[in-house]
Amino acid sequence: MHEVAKHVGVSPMTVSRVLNGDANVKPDMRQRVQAAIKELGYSPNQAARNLARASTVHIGLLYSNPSAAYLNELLVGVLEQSSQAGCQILLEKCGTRNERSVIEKLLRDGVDGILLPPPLSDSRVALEALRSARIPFISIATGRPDGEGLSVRINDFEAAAEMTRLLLSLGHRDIGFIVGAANQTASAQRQAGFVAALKEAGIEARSEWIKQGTFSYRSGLLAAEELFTAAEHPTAIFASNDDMAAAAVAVAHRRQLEVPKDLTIVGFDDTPLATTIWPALTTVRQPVAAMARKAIELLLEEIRLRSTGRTLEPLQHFLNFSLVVRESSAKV
Amino acid sequence: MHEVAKHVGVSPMTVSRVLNGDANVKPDMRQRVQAAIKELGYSPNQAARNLARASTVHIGLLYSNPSAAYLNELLVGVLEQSSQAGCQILLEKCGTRNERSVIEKLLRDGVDGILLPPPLSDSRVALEALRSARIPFISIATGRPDGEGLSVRINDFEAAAEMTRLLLSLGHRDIGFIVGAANQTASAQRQAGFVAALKEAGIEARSEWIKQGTFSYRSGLLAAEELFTAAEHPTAIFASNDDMAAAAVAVAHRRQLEVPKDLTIVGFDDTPLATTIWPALTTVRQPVAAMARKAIELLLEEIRLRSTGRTLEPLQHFLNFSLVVRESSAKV
DNA sequence: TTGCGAATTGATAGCGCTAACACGTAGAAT
DNA sequence: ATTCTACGTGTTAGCGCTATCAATTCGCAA
Repeated sequence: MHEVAKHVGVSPMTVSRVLNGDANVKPDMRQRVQAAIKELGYSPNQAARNLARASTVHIGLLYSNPSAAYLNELLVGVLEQSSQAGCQILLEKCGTRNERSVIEKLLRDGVDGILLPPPLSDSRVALEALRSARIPFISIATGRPDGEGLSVRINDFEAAAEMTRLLLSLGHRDIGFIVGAANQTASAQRQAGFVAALKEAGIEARSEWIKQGTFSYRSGLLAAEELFTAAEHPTAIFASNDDMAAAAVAVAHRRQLEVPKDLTIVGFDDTPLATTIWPALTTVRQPVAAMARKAIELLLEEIRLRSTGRTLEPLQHFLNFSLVVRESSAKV
Repeated sequence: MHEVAKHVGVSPMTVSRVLNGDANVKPDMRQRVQAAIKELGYSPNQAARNLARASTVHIGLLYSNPSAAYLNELLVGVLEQSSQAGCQILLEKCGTRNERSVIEKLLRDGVDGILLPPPLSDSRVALEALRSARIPFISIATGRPDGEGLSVRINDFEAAAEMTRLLLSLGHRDIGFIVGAANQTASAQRQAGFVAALKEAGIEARSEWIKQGTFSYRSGLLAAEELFTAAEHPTAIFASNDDMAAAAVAVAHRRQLEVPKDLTIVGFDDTPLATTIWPALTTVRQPVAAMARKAIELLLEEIRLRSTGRTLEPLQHFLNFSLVVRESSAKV
């Protein structure tokens, strides 16, 4: 840092101010310092920053289900960003009954903010506990039901619509849909996107081809079976996540239907499962690692702001999804 | 720290020495300091330690395949231990062709040691690159083919034998086995354990019921199909990992065989997949998070030691596995 | 022109810990 | 008895950064 300061001909303090985005630095000074930083390839020492600030920011990551297919990629993102930002992560596993007590433990451990991946980000109990504790937190991969607070996610509605359009473009007109868990906001949004895209194409969604699931493999098995029980069955099935799509593939196989020759099946999330099974699933990819990084970034900002008495505006940060076409989809 | 020092009536330096396991501290002094540490609930400030040491230890984690089913839990363990030990983790993804260049990148980035989960820990190229770079590293979940160096793992031989004994105790005598990837040491060990346990029970393994796989779902599909092509087929299938076991379940279903009523199928690893599919797999649980923690611990020790010119003895650290009985296994 | 508050920059003092060396003190070697 | 050595402990001086306040400059109204 001193090198940079000397190079520009100012005191280290000024460099520090530039690094921390302090308001009172002349614009051209800031420019010069930043140029020098880049030129010398300087990067600040997190250990020293934390020490000087006399406190390290601790962020709690509350993860719950083993089916949190996100977890893997989420952790990659968290690990990268946290080591870069120099904050500490406290991992805490949480069941469906003990949200409150786990959150309290995290608070006792002195975390400064909390990361809330699904399905916790849809848990009223968790949300209420966090709100009443007045601790900064951010939802990942879902909006808050109340539309308040901070969240980082993709546009589930638009993603489902996009996937539906892909199915339509392959010539499918009879499309079955397996809905996600009823209590998660993403489920409703994906369903709405599906229905909207059909309508766009002048097709009315058939309610007997829309089956409720819970995001679990088991529920996918049941839903897919139902889809085949009726006299007519669809030529394509769009499941709201990969687990249920994989289950649909299993059901199809058991009924001697080839995927994708006889039946197209697509999923959502692009979890490892999508490429594990055969045929590999066409699915919607969520940039989970990037979401995690962004979430930490925003959370850190909020934590800093709170310590000065202010607070961040409610904010939904959207990242881009993408369609991943693999072997489970084909033309009619 | 000063509090602790005052409490014992010594200088902070002595406390520091106790914390760092310095050799030259009188045993009773060490005891007293440790008692005080516990009593006051003191825990050292990592930021300050790193700053004072004038360098943070950086550990590279080289992960490769998306089928590295371990990754998830591995990351949990890594995250916990690294934040506790105050070292930084550099994640680096690596294909099957570019091990060398990725390792070189890590070295350029100045990592002090490398964590090598499977299947990289069996890659001759990677091993050779690391050895010639003379950088400390540790294999996770596999021993080194050459038996040298550091590794943390379970006893694959014994685990496979245990699982086989379970199958035998359920009355199965005709057991098929799907071998893992030929180039991974764990594959051979699991197979050997299987064969040994059979022999123990006075049963000779039938070579036509031992099929080669590659740990991939796809290979499991093929292997299981072959197992059913023969005139006679086994009443139980032991796959060398969960992906292949899941594939075997799929094949069984396609042939209208109920699992576990008509056929018992068991896996290995206890990855998320084991509980995702239905029926949930009976499998061998590896304590991957604990392995990761232990690996970091050992690696850190080695890094410290190296800086003083010495080096750790070759060491294979074994952790305990356990059998997880779920729905995919039943009596004959 | 003078004065005064706001904006901008600099100087100083640690944050909590550990290297490196300094200083005893007891036992071994002479 | 004297020197030497190793051991056990204390002292000093930062590690790289930021909080805090002091110093300087600037803009602008009186």
